[in-house]
Amino acid sequence: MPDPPSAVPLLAWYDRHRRVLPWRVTGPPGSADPYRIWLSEVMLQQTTVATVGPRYDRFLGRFPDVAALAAAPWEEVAAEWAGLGYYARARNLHAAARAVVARGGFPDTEEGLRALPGIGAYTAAAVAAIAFGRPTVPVDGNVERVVARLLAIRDPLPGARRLIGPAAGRFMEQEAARTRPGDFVQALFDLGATICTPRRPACALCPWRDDCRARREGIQDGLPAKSPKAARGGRQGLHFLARDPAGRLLLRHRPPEGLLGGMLEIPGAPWREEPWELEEALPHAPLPGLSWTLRPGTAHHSFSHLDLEMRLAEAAAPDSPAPPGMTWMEPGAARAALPTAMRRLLALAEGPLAEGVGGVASGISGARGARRRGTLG
DNA sequence: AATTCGGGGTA
DNA sequence: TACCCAGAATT
Repeated sequence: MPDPPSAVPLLAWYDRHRRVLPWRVTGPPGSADPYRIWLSEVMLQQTTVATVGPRYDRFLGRFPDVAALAAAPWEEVAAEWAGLGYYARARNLHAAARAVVARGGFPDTEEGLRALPGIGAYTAAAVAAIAFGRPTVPVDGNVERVVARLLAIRDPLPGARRLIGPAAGRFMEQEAARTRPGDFVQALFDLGATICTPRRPACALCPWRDDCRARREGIQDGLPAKSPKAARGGRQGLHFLARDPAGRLLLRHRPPEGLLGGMLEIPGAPWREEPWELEEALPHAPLPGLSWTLRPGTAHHSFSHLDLEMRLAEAAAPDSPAPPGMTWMEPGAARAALPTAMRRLLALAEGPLAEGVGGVASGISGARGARRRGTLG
């Protein structure tokens, strides 16, 4: 494996062109607030900078430090995270905050951070480098791409990680990188995000343009190679929205683990491959004896590994206590606390009755749009 | 090593 | 559409 290029031109480029981001503080290595760095890294897991920006500020406003987060009940954390996805991140964030408070502060080493829930190899290295100035290189999607191109690694991901990781770590053998570890790793992120992009990288602007083996060989567009991934399966759901005389909605707590774990949902029949008829789904209704009316149209939502299509039945319910595991909630609070798939289902109830009005782009289809895709038989 | 976890922006 | 995003945990 050849030596990685000099850190000096990358740091010089970073000093001129770095992105201005809410969690990015300027100061000497080790001066950053580890809570803020940690929160940003967790939010940024598989989530774009543009999405995280406003949510990060909102979250910090509500939970300004690790003690405030640790003291908060789970329901408040879940509602604040709603819509961001990968809800295990919120559960682990909450648990880790309590662990940090219990031990009297953040661990300041990679190994110590790695032991906290929700902190894997990447996040431990990122917090160690950015918040504590440790000489370690976190390997995210950006770094994988930059290193694979710099060294012209043709092996497909994810297998190529066994080559990319050690190669990336060798950057910290250089004095220039060790002097500014946090800046150096963020420079790698910025290079991957703005210059060494997945498609059509702007090699002419790259501080490493003369060091890059992929560019020299003209294969930068095809790197890193990736192994083919499995196709997404389809699922069908039928959900039941009950309103009490005060207009409140009956919601159900999902199990703490698994898909949308720990979040609220509109109760319904289990998702399966075949569509549900109202009659056969009735035993899964949250309250017995109600008169359910099926709404026109469907709400659809794609998760990472499955495409979900949901229909909605509605009923007026008498004033009654919520069944175990369920809760009555005002519509506004309900919408705020629900994950996106359920917000789309809820929008089906709030939307117009007329057909063909819902937008496909928003994940809601009227009867016409659904028929066009052949989903209504 | 392969799956299971969300959701949105982009070409 | 398909791909990608400052990945982690489980099997």
